[in-house]
Amino acid sequence: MKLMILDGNSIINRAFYGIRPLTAPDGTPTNAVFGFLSILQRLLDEQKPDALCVSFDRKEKTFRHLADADYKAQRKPMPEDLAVQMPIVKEVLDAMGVRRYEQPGYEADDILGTAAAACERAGWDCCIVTGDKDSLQLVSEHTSVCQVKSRMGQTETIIYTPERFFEEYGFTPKRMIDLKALMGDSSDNIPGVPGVGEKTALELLHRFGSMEEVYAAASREGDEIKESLKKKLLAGEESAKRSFWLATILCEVPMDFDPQENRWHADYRPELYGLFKRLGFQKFIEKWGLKAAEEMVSVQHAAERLPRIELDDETAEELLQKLKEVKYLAVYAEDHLDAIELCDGESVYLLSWTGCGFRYNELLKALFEGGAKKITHRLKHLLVLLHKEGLYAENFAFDTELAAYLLNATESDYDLARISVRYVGRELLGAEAIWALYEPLKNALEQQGMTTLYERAELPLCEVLADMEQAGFTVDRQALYAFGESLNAGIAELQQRIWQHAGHEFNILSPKQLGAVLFEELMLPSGKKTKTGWSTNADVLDKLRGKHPIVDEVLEYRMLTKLKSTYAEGLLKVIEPDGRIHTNFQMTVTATGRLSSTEPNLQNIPVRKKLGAQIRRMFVAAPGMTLVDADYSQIELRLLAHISADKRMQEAFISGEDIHRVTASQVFDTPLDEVTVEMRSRAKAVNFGIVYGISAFSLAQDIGVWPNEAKAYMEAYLAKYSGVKDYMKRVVEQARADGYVATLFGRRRAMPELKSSNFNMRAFGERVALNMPIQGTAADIIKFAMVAVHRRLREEGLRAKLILQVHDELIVECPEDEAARVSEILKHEMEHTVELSVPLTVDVQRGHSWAEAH
DNA sequence: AAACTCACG
DNA sequence: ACGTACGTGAGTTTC
Repeated sequence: MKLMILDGNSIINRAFYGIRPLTAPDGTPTNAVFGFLSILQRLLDEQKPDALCVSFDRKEKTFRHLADADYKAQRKPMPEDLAVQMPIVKEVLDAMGVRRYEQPGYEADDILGTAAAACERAGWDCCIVTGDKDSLQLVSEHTSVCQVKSRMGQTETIIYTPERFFEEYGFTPKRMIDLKALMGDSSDNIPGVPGVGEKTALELLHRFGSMEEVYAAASREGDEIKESLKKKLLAGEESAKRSFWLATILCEVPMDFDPQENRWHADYRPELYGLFKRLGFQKFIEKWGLKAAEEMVSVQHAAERLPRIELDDETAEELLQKLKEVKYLAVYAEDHLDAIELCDGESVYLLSWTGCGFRYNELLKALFEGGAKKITHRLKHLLVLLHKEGLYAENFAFDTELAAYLLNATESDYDLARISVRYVGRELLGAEAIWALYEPLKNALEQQGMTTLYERAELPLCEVLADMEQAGFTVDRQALYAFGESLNAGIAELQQRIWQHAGHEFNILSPKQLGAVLFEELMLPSGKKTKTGWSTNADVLDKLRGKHPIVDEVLEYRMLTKLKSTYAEGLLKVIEPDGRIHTNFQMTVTATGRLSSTEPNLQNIPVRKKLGAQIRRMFVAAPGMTLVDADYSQIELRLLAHISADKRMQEAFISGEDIHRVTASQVFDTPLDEVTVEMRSRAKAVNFGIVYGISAFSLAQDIGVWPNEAKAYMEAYLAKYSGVKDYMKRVVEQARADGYVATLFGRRRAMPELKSSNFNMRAFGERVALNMPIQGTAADIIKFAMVAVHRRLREEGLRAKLILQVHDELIVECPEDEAARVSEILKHEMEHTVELSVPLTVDVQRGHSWAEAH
């Protein structure tokens, strides 16, 4: 039998500081509650305890506080945003049927200790979950401590058993008390021995075994301990004794604790559903299958819902006549067109193949051609479905998914049910939800100044992307297959060579096994980075180059296997019968406004290395056609020049100079024609770094110089481009004040991170605030350009088709004789769709394959 | 499912 | 003192 007991305050604290700010629909902060539940969920899965409970501190003065005036006197008050979440966590636990323990007058640790002791007496195992190190002293044969850490918004857990503890500390858990007594703990106001820190305390304990022995040695004659240290120890002896007492966890809190009474299994009370709805914890509702409650809520809302009318071929025809007169109509389809729902605000109509039989397609056609303005959810998807049926529809006025995305680009999805709760206040489904969402979403867009972006970029782009997806990109199947096969020999040979160097066979693609070979068996300089082991990524291996031939072989092996599995094999799998690859462009995924490409991702086809770039030779034009490729030259830096209004940088672009060379000349204070290749390459790294909000440390890492040198580069850069410096300051301040950042065209990204009390979170927020307006504006611009190019190609009656977008690059496939015209159109529309204070220049090339055209 | 690695702009 | 660049998607291993 096993009991799991959580240190409530400690876990909630970790969650609060470790997870980016989240809020419920009503604005209540929820990140700590969410984090607490995520951790709990994970531990329940991992540990599968038979009993569960949570302990809490009470605010009142503790027993020890009364006895010891200084104790914990200096603790800072809890931030307001955290304080309001404490009662919510308790409410959630009650609804989950989890027992809580709050013993006034005692520390959470003492309750944990008492519970652990009670478990041992009852013959149970106990797992203590906490974020602090304090309870490590409780680790024993039957009591483990699970320490929760948060790194970069991710939580990880370490389970301390006596063995695990000894491995890390080199003494038994009980000696943790001795350690704290010697070194002290400022967060708990344990003074320790003045002048003794962690290092000294650890060394003393390793040598003498316990604090008692340390003091015995300190009072002996001889030079076992250095004179100066002896002095400190003896002077701090009283303090050490008091600290020992303070650091000892009490295991005899007067409370009845019987592990049996905490037996628990997932059996949630109905109020949990309502509670989670209120908090916006959709994920947990789904994961914990709170379905029964959901049905109850549906019943409750049924009365408010519009009547549903199922149509047959006769009634459908009548209805369509009537609907021709309405101004707006909500249209909803699932993943197929076998059935669609319509809503005119009075009723919901269900039009289906089963209801209408052979007339169904005809009715669909009548519905989509002309008539009312259609409001949809996932318009691009609907258009793809329609195209497949040979239906070309028009008159789409609004899309709820796109609108919800613009209003908050960082959600994981834009379910109708979810956004209707948020913007309508009721959970609605299908066409009824779409109908109800139209007004509130439209108003919100207008109010946030995004109507133009919405109407001129996002909405028309649906049609463009649907066409692009349908068009696809021809891939030379034979050549791709042959390329994949040609990699085999190299892979096999490298594998043999690597195994030979290691002295045995192992899985080279397993970071764990590779790490063991490199750093334990071959004793290469220990790769510094570690999370769950050694890091073996390309950056780390790159630094080991030349130390052992295996390093280059591993890098090469990784490169070849990547090409083989992800690109050769991966792409072969998705070539459709028409010989083409049809990617899926996602419009509502990125936080910055970029598109993303999936199944397959055609936005990460290799190009940087020679061998990888061969893949692009297999992406070809269809017979009789050719490819025209147009890409923006340094669009992000040009946007930085425009947005920051830095005169010097603007002039560099206006004069048409090579920006990296100009930057090098500025940073290194060197005449333009004396800039070396090395200087230019470093300046280039600085330029990119600035766009990402880099630190000197990372820049140094990137270009391989010492951090002070990198710092000097950045300072020189910001001194010369002082407009950029001002911009960086301004944009972060503005973002903090507004709670969001925005592109030139009004696309927003909410920035709750800037208000975080976690340093890393805040620093991340600042980098995002710097980068998003630049990356996002580039995304806006190419979207405008795509809509314009698509329209021009169509208006001029060309057979040319846009087939791919890769962030700053567009690819058109066209008959050979259209290539010149298409090049002009691409260049003109991309360069002049928007006019800025610096020119946007576009390089256009053509070729039979993507490799040739780029 | 999460962690790791690596491909792209 | 922190911990170290923005934005993505996919394949493999491991738990």
